[in-house]
Amino acid sequence: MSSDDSTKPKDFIRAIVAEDVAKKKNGGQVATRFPTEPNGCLHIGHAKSIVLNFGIAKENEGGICNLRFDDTNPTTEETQHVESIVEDVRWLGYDWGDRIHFTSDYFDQLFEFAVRLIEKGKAFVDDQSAEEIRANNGSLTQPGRNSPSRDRSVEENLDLFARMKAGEFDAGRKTLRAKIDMSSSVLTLRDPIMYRIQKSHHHRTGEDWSIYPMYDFAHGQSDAIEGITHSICTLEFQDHRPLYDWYIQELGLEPAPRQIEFARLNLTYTVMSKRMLRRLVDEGHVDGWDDPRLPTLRGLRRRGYTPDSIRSFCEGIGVAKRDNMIELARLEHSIRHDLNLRAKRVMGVLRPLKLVIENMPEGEVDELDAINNPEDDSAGTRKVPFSRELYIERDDFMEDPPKKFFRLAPGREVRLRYAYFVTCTEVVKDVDGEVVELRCTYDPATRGGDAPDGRKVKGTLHWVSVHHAIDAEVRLYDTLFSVEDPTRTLPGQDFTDNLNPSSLEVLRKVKVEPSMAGAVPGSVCQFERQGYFCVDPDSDEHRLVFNRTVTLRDTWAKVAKKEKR
RNA sequence: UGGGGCGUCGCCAAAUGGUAAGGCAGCGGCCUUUGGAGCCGCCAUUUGUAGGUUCGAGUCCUACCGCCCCAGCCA
Repeated sequence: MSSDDSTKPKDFIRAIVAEDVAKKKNGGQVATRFPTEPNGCLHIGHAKSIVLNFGIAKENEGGICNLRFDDTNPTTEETQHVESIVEDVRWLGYDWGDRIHFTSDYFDQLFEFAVRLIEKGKAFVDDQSAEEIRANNGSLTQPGRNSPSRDRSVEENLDLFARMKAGEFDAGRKTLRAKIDMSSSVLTLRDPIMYRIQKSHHHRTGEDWSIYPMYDFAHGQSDAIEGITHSICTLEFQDHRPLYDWYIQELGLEPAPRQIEFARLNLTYTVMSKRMLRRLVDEGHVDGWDDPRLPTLRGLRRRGYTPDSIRSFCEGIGVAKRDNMIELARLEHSIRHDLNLRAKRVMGVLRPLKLVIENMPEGEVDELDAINNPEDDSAGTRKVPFSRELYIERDDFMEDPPKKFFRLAPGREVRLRYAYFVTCTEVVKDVDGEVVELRCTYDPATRGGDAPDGRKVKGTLHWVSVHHAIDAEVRLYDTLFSVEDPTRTLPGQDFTDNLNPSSLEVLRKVKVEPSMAGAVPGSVCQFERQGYFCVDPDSDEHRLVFNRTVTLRDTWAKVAKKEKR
């Protein structure tokens, strides 16, 4: 039964960690962190990183994972984002104990680190303007030029840096730069800026500082301060690793944390950059950060995705260094798999078509037993009222059906789920020829759905009793974009040109079975034969609103599509 | 173009010189009171290309091709 599979690292990062632990590096300890800038909303790409970092900590004895906010740029960061991020990571199912940290907690120490580098002659205050710095930075193929300020004395640098801190200079007038190599082919090493002057309000330190460290100068040192052993980030930071290591080494920080990079998540039919997500929200293409069409954690939650499904998705896609684009189908698979096991089955008719059973007396109500979840006996059964007038799905009737259509048609007999066999005897149309009602007869001997004479029926339909049904609104979602990679655009266009104009369809005349009365926001169910749905927070005691999380797999749709061709 | 990375099935992804896992998707079939779920089977003679080393190469060497990232006082 047991095997060694569980001890086998699943990806290259876990392999590195396992190797370090085996070598007793860092005393065999493992400490990771999930870092983020509090300037936006978490999305499923962040979830990949969260699951990775917290997962590695959990898998190693005594391992820890800190939550860290990289709040080094006061102009873009806000407390409200901190709160929303904390909530999202918790919702995903992770706990960091009391280890919630802010880079701003380390501002004093970082300042001291900077002074130390100045004293070593490894940093200098630069008088150049942003334009001059850019102009002297060279290009991909051309080396840069040394700043005229580069050879200032240690004393002068110390004095200037102290005055920068004291707020004596206006924003942009001076920077503190590391003295490395302006001709390096690694652009990050061309005397990188360590501190810039910025006189804006910081969400935690207020007006205490007029200088703020750059990410590169802050991140590795923060890792070292927290005792992080493995600092996992995305591929675009690969070029920063030499600088990360340079600061740690020049400052003699031990044990040295190790930066490891992996490929970020890309998902088809959506975008994952903060910038683009923000535009979608700001320009009103979606209805807020929690719009169910967004790949944000809040959007996915409102859509009905469970933390379990997101975690198993992230664990399933793997971690590697090659660029990837995961098919949406894979995410959908993980939520279907999860909800199949836990969602209560219920009948709801999205586009109602009236069906009258002529041989059933008016006013008679038959209470039938229905199974709540065939995957889970403990979910039990419920009663569903059946009567002379019912609604069935419009799509479940065709006047002139193709060969493989198993549902209702004139003269044809089908089963109404958990109820009776019915046969269509007459089709009622309005003046435009639109089918408005079906007349049927039922076979009382088939109560529950089986014929005592053993006769079989091809199709089983969901239904709802006209006089017992509850009204509901249903929001059907399609992909937000109509192409797999919305960032790939034609000349002169941008990603919003790839938006799917029909990503949202609202159905306002939905009829659901009475057992749904009082359903609470956030609760999930399966409308049989249609998909998984969850109750939207827009619901109240007078209004029931459902979001379709995902459809059921639909082989009929495939057959129908094939026949059309 | 200088530098840093990456190329294994439609999409992910294992394989650490010993004869190409697995998942998703797809395709058949079984079963079915959800055209759901479940079950069974099929799905890379070949790892970007071309050479080379070796008894043996996805793994090592050479050359080429392709894709991604870097020229913020963003992270």
